[in-house]
Parts: sequence; structure tokens; C-alpha cells
Amino acid sequence: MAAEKPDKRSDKGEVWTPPPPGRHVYDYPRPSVTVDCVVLGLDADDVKVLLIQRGVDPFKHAWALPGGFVRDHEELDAAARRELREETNIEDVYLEQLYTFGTPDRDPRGRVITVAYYALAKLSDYRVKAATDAENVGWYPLDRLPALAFDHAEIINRAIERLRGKVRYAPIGFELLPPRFSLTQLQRLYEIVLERALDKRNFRKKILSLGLVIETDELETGVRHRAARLYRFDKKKYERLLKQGFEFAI
Amino acid sequence: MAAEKPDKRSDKGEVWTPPPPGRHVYDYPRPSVTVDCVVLGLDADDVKVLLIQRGVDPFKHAWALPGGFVRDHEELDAAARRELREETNIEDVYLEQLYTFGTPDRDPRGRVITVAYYALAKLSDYRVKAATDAENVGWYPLDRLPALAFDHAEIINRAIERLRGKVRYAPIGFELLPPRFSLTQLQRLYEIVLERALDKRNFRKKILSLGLVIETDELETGVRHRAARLYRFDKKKYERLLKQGFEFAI
DNA sequence: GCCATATGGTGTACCTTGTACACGAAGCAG
DNA sequence: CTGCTTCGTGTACAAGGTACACCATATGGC
Repeated sequence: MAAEKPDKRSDKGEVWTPPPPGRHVYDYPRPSVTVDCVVLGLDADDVKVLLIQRGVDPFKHAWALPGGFVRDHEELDAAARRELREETNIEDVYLEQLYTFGTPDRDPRGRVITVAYYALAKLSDYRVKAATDAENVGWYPLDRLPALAFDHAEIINRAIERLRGKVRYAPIGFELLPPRFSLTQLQRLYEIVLERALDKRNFRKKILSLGLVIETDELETGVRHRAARLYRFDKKKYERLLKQGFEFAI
Repeated sequence: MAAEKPDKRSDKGEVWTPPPPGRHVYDYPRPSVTVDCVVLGLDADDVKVLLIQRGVDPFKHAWALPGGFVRDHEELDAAARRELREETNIEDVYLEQLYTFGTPDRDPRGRVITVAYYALAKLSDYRVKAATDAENVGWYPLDRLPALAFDHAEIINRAIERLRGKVRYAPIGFELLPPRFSLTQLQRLYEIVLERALDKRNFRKKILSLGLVIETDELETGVRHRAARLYRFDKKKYERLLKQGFEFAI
């Protein structure tokens, strides 16, 4: 039978939660339930994922997704956001439930079912320490992931699949870019995520024909060549069109 | 605090599982975890969902999705299939994880997190008792659902959304039809699920151009007009094409 | 100031795909 | 034999996707 105490909460930095005075007794065994977050960000040439280095066993020193136990009266989404905030200081990101992983032995401590989420972050907003130093949180490019704890590699794969499948039919790519972006940046995003080259003129024609990105009067700065015009995504308009049955597609 | 024993297993027809000799004691409260299945079937003019009538509190006599508690060493998918088999005699259907619902008070017995699945069944294979009589399992058309237990109405809505979103980009519609079907049946399927009329000639042109439905030498029987030719879905070919990057789309 | 370098920004011709639309053929029932 | 019902088929036009090249504009070095 599985261990009865898989959830040493100190594992997850919840030292401020005092252990309850009473124990919790049930007629049948119950799993622990956790949330894990795949935070994806976009670099110049890569999709990157945010990982934290575990400080405790199991998988001490291994890299893992930010996540932790769902509290007794907490919504699952809220638990995911809380863990993100506590472990990585990330807030206000696009967050969506991904899949629930419950293979009985996925956690050596016992039965732990995890509800995985994925988040899309503007990488520039979260310049956590570079992954190459001794810091315990970092962005890793997908093709150079370190050894990962639990089944987290599988969870990341599923997040990427979801991103790839969804980016063409929902305007979620904008969540990976700063509020003002150039069309070239946007095109790079699609090229990186979809892993294929796109034609510049056709891409611009298509994007502009949707009428959802608005030209601003700002220009790119800090480049040593002609500066690109910046655009913004018109979320309000998108939501209006959505209600009328509009379908986003790239 | 929530009730400590939400999972009276007798609720779910597991009387054959003897209560364990020992109690289960944990340092922190744990939720119960269940699976629920939205089984969708296709009638002449409707999508229907399979419901069971609850025999015990809470929501005694109310209609609900088939489902129940995940066992200690059981995969989530396996739990969903087991519950389907136990409660509705349905086996060998297309089954896919849908979403996990965990609002703290969604079950009056305490914290119960449910991993929802949706299944697509060939309605003709499962002529359970009609929903209008006193039987405790029945197919209900989506627009005439009875009052539902827990948050099961919300779960059903999400299943429909998923079906609608997916049917155009994955060949899952075939799971709702018998192995041999007419193109008119297939068209009806899409019309019902997508809730819009399709042009017969254009639909046939499109479907046949995919090269995934194969003409058989069988004809429809039992109709009082010219019989339609029957086709079958070429799953093998689809899987081959998938690996080559083919994208199904209607 | 001028040149080299790098990216920004633009239009047209063709091809493929989607859409609108109507009628004779086949089979059964009476 | 007639009437009814569904089957099964093709064409013309519109829309959208694709392939493709060059001048403009900014910076930095000389």
C-alpha cells in the first residue's frame, strides 16, 4: 500500500501553515491533489519553460514545475495561481487548465494526482536568474531541458502540444508578447511555435486583414537598423467579434 | 470544516469492496477524487447524453453522470472505464479526459474533485431503457435535460463545447456512427453537432476528397426509398497520414 | 558625410479551395 | 403504374492562400 503521508507540506514552502491540531481520518484511502504549472515564455529563438530546482526529497536538486498541494477550500485555478506567485513571483498571466495526471506511481511518496495548468508569460517581465547559475529558478529552452522530477517532462510535452494546437485558432500568442510588438516579432512567434517559416508579406496581409492588431504611433527602440512600427492586440474588439461567432485563425 | 467522510462507497455500487480494516490517517485534509463520464450519442435529430438516476443521497432521485471514486491504485482513465462499465454496461468507446472540476463546495459531502471524461458512443449499440420510464438509466436530448445533481450540467456543457470544437479538426465524429454509414448520415452528424445546415454536394465533395472514407459494396436497408451506399472510415490510413503531418478538417 | 549593413515595409499574378445552386435516377408502397 | 422520397451528381464564380523581389530607412564605422 502507498505511503500514508505523501504531503510533507514543508516541501512546498508552506512553512507558515501550522500543522493542524487534529489528524484527518477517512474510511478509504485518499490521494493527495496538487497543481503544477507549465509556464511558457518566448525568447528570441525559443520557447522556454520556467523550472524550479527542488530543495527536498524526493528528486532533491532535480528540476521541476512550480506547483504544490491544493488547500482544503481552494479552487484549483486559485491554487495554481497561488503556487506560481509563491514559487516564482509570477502573477497576472494567461492560465488555463491543461490535463490531470494520475498514474498511481507517478510520485514515490504515494498517490498524488496533479492537475496541470499551463501559463503564457511575457518573458521580458520575468527576468529571473539565468538557468545556468546556481539560482533555483530558471527558464529553459525546450530542446535543452534538464532532468526533470516526476512525470514533469510528459506534462511539459502536453503543454507544448496544446500551445501548438491552440495558437492558430485562438489569439493566445499575444500573451507571449509585450503589449506593443512589431509584426516581425509576431511572425517570429508563430514561426517558433509552429516550427516552420512563414512568408513575410503573406503573414502581414493575413494578420492585418483580421483587423485585430492596431497600428500605434510608436516605433521599436534600441535596434541598430530601421525601427519597426509597433502594434497592439485589440482584445475588446476580439471579444465583441467572438460573441458574433467570429473565428480567429492564422 | 467539510465533512470528513464524503465517500460512502456504497453510493456507487461498490458493495463488493470490503471496508478496509484500518482507517486512513493523514496530517492534512485530502479531497476525495472521482471520475465522471459524459457519454454522448447521436440520435436521428439530436445529440443525447447518458444519465443515471441516483439511488442515494445527496441528490437522491436526481439524474447524474455515471461516475464514482477513483481507487487507490487505479489509473484515472481506467477508473472512468470501470465506472462506465459498472453503471451503464458501456465498453469499448472513445474516451478522452475533458476537464477537472474542483470547486470546493461542488459536493455537499465535502471536498470532492472530479476528473471529467467524455465518451462518444454508437447509440444504436446501447439501447438502454427509454428515459421516460422508471428505469434508472437513460439517454436525454441536450435541450431537454432533467434537473442534474452536483455541477453535472456544467460538465455536460463543457463536453459539448469540446465535441463541437473537435469534430471539425479530428475524425471523432465517426465514433458516433455505426461502422458502415451513408454520407447522408455523416452529413446529418455534422449538421446536428455544428448546428448549421451543410450543402449536400459540397459536403460530399469535401469528405470524399479527404480520401478517408471508403465506399463499400453495401447499401442501406430497411428504408422505403432508394437505398444509400454505405461507407466506412479508413482509420489505418488516417493514422498513417497523421504521422506525415496530415491535418483533418471539415 | 558616405558607405556598408541590417531589417522594415510593400503588391501582383496565379492557383487552390469554398460556395451557390437543380434535377434526373432509383427504389419502395400502394 | 403512379407517387413519393431520398440518392447522387457538376459547373461557374468568389474568396482566400501562395509564391515571389526590391526599395526605404535606420545605425555604425570609416
